[in-house]
Amino acid sequence: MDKYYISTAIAYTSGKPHIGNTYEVVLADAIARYKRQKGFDVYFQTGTDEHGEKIELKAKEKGITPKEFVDEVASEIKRIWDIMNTSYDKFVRTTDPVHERQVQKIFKKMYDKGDIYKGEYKGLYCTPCESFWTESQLIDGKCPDCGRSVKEAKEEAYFFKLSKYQKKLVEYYNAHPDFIKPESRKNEMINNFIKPGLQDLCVSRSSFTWGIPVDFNKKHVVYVWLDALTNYITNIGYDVNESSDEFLKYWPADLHLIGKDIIRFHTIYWPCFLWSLDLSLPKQVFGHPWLLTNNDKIGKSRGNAIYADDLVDLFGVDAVRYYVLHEIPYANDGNLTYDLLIERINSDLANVLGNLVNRTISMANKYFKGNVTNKKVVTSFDEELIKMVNDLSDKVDKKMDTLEVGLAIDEIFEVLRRCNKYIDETMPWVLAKDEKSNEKLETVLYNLLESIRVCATFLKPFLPSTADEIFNQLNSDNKEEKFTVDSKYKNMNAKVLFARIDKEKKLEEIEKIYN
RNA sequence: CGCGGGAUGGAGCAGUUCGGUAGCUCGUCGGGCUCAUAACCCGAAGGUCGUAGGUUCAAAUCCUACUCCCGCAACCA
Repeated sequence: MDKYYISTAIAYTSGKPHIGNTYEVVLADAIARYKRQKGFDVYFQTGTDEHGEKIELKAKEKGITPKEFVDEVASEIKRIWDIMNTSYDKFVRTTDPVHERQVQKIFKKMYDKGDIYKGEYKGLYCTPCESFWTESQLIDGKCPDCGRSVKEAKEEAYFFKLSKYQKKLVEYYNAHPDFIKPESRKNEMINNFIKPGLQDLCVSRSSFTWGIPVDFNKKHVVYVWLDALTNYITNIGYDVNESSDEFLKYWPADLHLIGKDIIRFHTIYWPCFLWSLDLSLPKQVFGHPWLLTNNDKIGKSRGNAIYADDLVDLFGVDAVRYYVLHEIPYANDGNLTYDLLIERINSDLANVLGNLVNRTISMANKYFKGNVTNKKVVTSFDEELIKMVNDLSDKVDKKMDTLEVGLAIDEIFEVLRRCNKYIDETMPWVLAKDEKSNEKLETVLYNLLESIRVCATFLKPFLPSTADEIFNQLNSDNKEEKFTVDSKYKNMNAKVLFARIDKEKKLEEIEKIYN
């Protein structure tokens, strides 16, 4: 059985994640579930990134220790991941002692190898703020924080020899066209960073203490990105001397799913770190777009933060999953508003899917007391429907192979729409009026039930609980991805899957809650 | 002239590789049907495909210039 290792970026524990941050783990979950269904031995890892100066400061503000602070935020993040019904195999934390120990060993190994060396960090220093700034960060040549003048200063620091791997990186990009997706991100990396020449990376900090100490020089803590990136290997049992069987089995990762803002770290620093450890590179890094609200970046400071758990309370988990998975295109940012969300739920989930399931089972119960088998009376409308159902597998696979999840979902809904049309074409209520067309009617309903069953099978990675509810209503556990001719349907019960939402009323309700 | 992506009916997108009647989903309007969640099915309106030139029998699609939007621009996770 082939393995498939997928990861999300680990979430930075500076605060509660909004729906935009949550989108990533849902996307990863959909892919992981899809791969499992395809028979892969999937390992899906997510978690939290918990070190750094920002967190040290936040904790200080709250008057608690950094560890107390990150414990709280990490559990909140995990809670939200769980609310979203994500099927991660491991939730990792960079404050895990096993990870911390391995990071120290990795740092030491790189140092011994000569890839990390002690040098001097030179920069523009603002003494009152105790901060280094780059030329570009300065405002009118002054400290952007306090507006006072800065001076040249230097301090001891460790550097990683990125420059050593520059040539290898370009060669690797060229030899592996699928390494960075989407394509345009690769160009950004090459033009902005690699072409001008990679400079060695400062991988230690001594201005704050909330981090993993460099074990042979305790004045320094390991740079957060070296700490964070290595989570992908330390948590599956990497060890500089003897890695676990699990590591040997799952590494290299098949897919690092990350936000487009951190592509640089995953496609430049991370490959170089891995090479330094003589490890192979992940097969693909996909920098997904962002989710916006009212076409604006989501952020607490902007006052437009929307949280996944609130949305789930209002609309249910699968509706939220559906929206983010379907509406965020492959390369461009997606937009989320309550208005658009409600429209999607009503038109796709309630009308096309929910109503189809409901009307079909209702007819089966009304005309055949819920017992339907295939009477194989062929009507002229059957062929096209059944062909569509049987083609679905290839179509969904094709879209999923390129991570176009929204389009994969579209393929399924295409078939559901065809089912609704099939009902109008065959007019079961007319067939029901004549005893002679009884077997024809039963065949029509069989075709519908079977088509719905196949669609539910494909929907499962995206809408897990809805798919289960459909199987439950159909009283079937047949997960065959093709139209089967000899199923027996009995004891079905029709319940509303997604209630239509009264948009005006719902918006008023939301208005009341948040204002 | 730092690099790159984009601009298509009210909304969101496809089509641009290899020029040839502008397509999909949603919304709007009209009709049909009644199994169903005012749902479903059919039909219609609505676009000089960012602007201005050029090449061509023919351009959303190729070329040139310009406008606007967005991403990236290294030690900030």
